[in-house]
Amino acid sequence: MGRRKIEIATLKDPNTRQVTFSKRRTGLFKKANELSILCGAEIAIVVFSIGNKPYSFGHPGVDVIAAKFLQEAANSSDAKQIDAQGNNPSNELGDMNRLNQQLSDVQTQILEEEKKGAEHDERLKQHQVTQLSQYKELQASYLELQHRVKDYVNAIEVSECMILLAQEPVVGITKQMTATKRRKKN
Amino acid sequence: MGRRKIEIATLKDPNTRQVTFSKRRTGLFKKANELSILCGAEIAIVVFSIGNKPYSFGHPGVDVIAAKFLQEAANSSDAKQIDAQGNNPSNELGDMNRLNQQLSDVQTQILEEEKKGAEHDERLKQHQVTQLSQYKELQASYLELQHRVKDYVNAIEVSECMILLAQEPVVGITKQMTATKRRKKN
DNA sequence: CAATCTATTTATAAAGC
DNA sequence: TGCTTTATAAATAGATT
Repeated sequence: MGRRKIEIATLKDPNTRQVTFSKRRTGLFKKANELSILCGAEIAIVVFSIGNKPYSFGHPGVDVIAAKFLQEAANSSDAKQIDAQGNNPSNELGDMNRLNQQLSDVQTQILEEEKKGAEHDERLKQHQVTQLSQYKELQASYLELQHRVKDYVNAIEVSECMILLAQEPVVGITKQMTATKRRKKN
Repeated sequence: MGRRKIEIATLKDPNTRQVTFSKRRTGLFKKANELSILCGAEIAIVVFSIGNKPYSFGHPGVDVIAAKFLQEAANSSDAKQIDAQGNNPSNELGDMNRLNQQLSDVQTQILEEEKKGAEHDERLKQHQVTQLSQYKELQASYLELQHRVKDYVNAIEVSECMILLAQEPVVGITKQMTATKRRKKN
């Protein structure tokens, strides 16, 4: 899709790789967004750069999707090992749910932080008109911080989804892409 | 990208929507695969169709990611015992608890920073004249926050790996495009 | 439905700012 | 690192089987 065709193999030049990473990541998220809108689908994506920097995309939001999956996992978990009380002996799901709950709380915290940040913003503007540019820098790093935390939280949630997906053969996990033609089993 | 340009709005015709969903989902996963290979990135995607059927993509496999994070865990020497093979004596609950603990810590950090932010806010009000120095202090504080949260977030990342490791015996999530063979480890 | 087949639209590789 | 621009490679909408 460019001046030249490129091989789908790891880009050796760090610079080229970085540029490509940015462009394609953006493109991927755009595609994901279009897919979610066009087809009413819910999508969560987490990407770790080669430097382990996380980037995430979610519609309506990774947390929502994670919660949704957890619920489904809980329902279909009957197929697994559950005792008479309806509890999972190994309590994995319980832990997962608790974990998810905490993640939710953390996100709430983050949102509150955002509000605080906004208020902060107001006051600072009133008193530091002169330091506007510097302030903006501060705000940017602050937002970046929050964004980073959010990305990590999202990464954890997607991981949960993936893990549960792997554990629950409930529905098919997509595998095939180009040439592979594996028939669905189970 | 087709015979005609289409609006990015929910497709009302169920049939068209279904077809588009399949095509674009495939395309999205293909793009994700290319991105991961070209840029050495790790990607996880979870998609729920309008009918709530889950589809996922992950590259590379969970085991690979887990191994990678495990190394980082070893460095941060998190008091976790790992044998020569890189395996740990099955204590999923321990991992869960640790993760919960880490998350709890992050929450605490966030709350603390919230207080700090409020404090700074106060000071700025009281000492409007010394805005610049106050500002710099605030900025330093935020940078510190950034670093601290980053450290905690790294801790979470490691914990996440632990969970993945614990789940490992289950199944690999990835069935990446090219039909890679998943090696079985007891 | 799922696979094929084009006409077109998009994404993007390269190069320059 | 982030935009632009431009030539090309890819993706895909719509139709067909």
